[in-house]
Amino acid sequence: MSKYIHVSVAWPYSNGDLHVGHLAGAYLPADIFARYHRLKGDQVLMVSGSDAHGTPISVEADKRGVSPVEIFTKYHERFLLTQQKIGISYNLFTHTDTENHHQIAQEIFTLLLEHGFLYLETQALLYSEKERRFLPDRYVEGECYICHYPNARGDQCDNCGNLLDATQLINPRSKNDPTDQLVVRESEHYFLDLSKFSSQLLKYLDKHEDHWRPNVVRFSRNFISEGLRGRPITRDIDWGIPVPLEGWESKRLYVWFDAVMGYLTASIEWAKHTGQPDAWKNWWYNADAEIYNFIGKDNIPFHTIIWPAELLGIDGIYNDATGISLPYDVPANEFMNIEGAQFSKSRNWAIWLPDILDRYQPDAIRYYVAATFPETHDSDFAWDGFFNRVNGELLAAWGNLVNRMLSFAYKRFDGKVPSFDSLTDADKAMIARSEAAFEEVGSLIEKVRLREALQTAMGIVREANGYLDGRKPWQTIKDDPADAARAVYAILRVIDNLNLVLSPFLPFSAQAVHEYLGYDGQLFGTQHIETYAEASRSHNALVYNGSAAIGKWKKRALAQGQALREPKALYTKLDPEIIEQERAYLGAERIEHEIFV
RNA sequence: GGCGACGUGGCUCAGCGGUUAGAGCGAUUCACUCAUAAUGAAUAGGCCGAUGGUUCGAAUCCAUCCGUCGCCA
Repeated sequence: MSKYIHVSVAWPYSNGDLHVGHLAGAYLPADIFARYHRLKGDQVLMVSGSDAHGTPISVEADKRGVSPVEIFTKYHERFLLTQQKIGISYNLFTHTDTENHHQIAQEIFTLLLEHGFLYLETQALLYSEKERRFLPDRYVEGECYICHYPNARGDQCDNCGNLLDATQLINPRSKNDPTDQLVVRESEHYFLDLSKFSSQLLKYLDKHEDHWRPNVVRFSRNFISEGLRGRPITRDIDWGIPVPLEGWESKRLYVWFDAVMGYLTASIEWAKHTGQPDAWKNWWYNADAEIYNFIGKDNIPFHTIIWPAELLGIDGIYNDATGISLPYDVPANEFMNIEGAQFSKSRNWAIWLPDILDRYQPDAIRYYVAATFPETHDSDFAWDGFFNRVNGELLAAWGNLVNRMLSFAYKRFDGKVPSFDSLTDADKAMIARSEAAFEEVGSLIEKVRLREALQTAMGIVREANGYLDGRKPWQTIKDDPADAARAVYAILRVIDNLNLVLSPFLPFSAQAVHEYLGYDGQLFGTQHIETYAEASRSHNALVYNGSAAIGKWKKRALAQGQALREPKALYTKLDPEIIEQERAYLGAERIEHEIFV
């Protein structure tokens, strides 16, 4: 029975490259989950995109003296290439500066307004007479009104750690121009009236608390119980989506308000591109569909409170009947630290994906990150850990099992899967063990316990190595070749099954093993970058074409006599020196290199 | 200050009320040579942060404290 599974991933701010934190927090778990469900035969729609708006992008643009468009376009293009290289298999990875996204975001705004979920309020904000505009907090510094530290930031004081209200700063000044005197001015803004959704949201949490991660439920409950306050959804800035009202030309939608809508707008965009404009409703207006939002823990309230509230407020949009889908699960991950310290862009304490993809195989990175997923608490990316897990587990246990048996079969059995008379009971039991992995690992993946799923699969890999050692086909081939044939067949069949079980985690090497075993075709679909034209502009997107994919989440009966292909080592062995080399990059100045696929 | 998380063998972690506390790595010994010196078997190694409490029984629940950290005020 095939299910409709929507996999959506937090939208990255397009103001810098992707790093392992992105991968560990959301993108890789989402990809593993999506690939599994595709193999299972479910209808998967996996979407995300670059967040084009927001102050982080304006700030970065100002820092470099270029326009926000330039910044976000540059990194958007790099996101596409990076994610293609590491195999994050979005059906559509787009961005928020498309006509499609703008139009739907504005319609959502209008609908919420019509439904009475927005209200107006006057805010006091800092205004620059020189620049003739309101300045976001991040552009402001001044004397802290708590500890009197002279260089406090607009949102927080670095000296005493307190969060600040920028309008209360003593002698506030602009970061762009310290001589610029700032004044407090009033400005009118729309607010989303979250309190109107409190009881519906509590019911929503009740309904899902059994299968959500406990910290997600607890955090969301606390958030509501502290009282839901209205949140401003417009700002006095010029980079963003225009407010669709007369007289509001100088204001834009607040980025947090429009970014989460991307899950819906990208689904609609995908449907248009694939020539089935209503297909998005299979996920969004289908009570049996399941929507999974893969995010980092910092994003929890946006996905369990604010986005569900927006959806409740627009229920029925573009549809005759109501019943729009709210997220079925929000499997938020914690943070992945780097060598014991928290990620920091400004200190370059980060591991950048484009950089490490130049040096390591995508599956090696995927393996280590998946084995270290911060699913239950913060975890740590440590280079000695990377070295140990890649050389000692991925390569030594799995890569070597594949390599030792495939080369033995290739050399000693005439390049074919051995034929045999019958299997021993122990052979059958080992094969059954590998077949049981589909159920065992599959149910863990469905519960989004991916680290445990990978560990379980690797446990069976070790069993297979042990079994092989006991069977000793390299000895029996001398005096009892029929028994060697049985053993080799049994192990090859185990490898075939385990390869499929590991394939959502290791899609690149899984394809190689699939081919070495003599199969044709692609286990998964292909990814490519597509250009889409709209009336006034065009954009590039990463898309997935699964039409030729033949992989199934199902035990396989490897055919006797099937012609093998000459196997090559799956994984590159790492030199211990990489540990110190990689550590030296941390905290040092970084140069961005062009990305080649 | 409030909320939350974490503290288990050298390292990374699992276990979260019930028989002698587990795994992987690392260490030691042995076996094997098909394999990128890759694998397998065995052994050693822990008073489960501290102190109280609940219980027939606690690493597991509660309280306090110490240490590490995150979020919010």
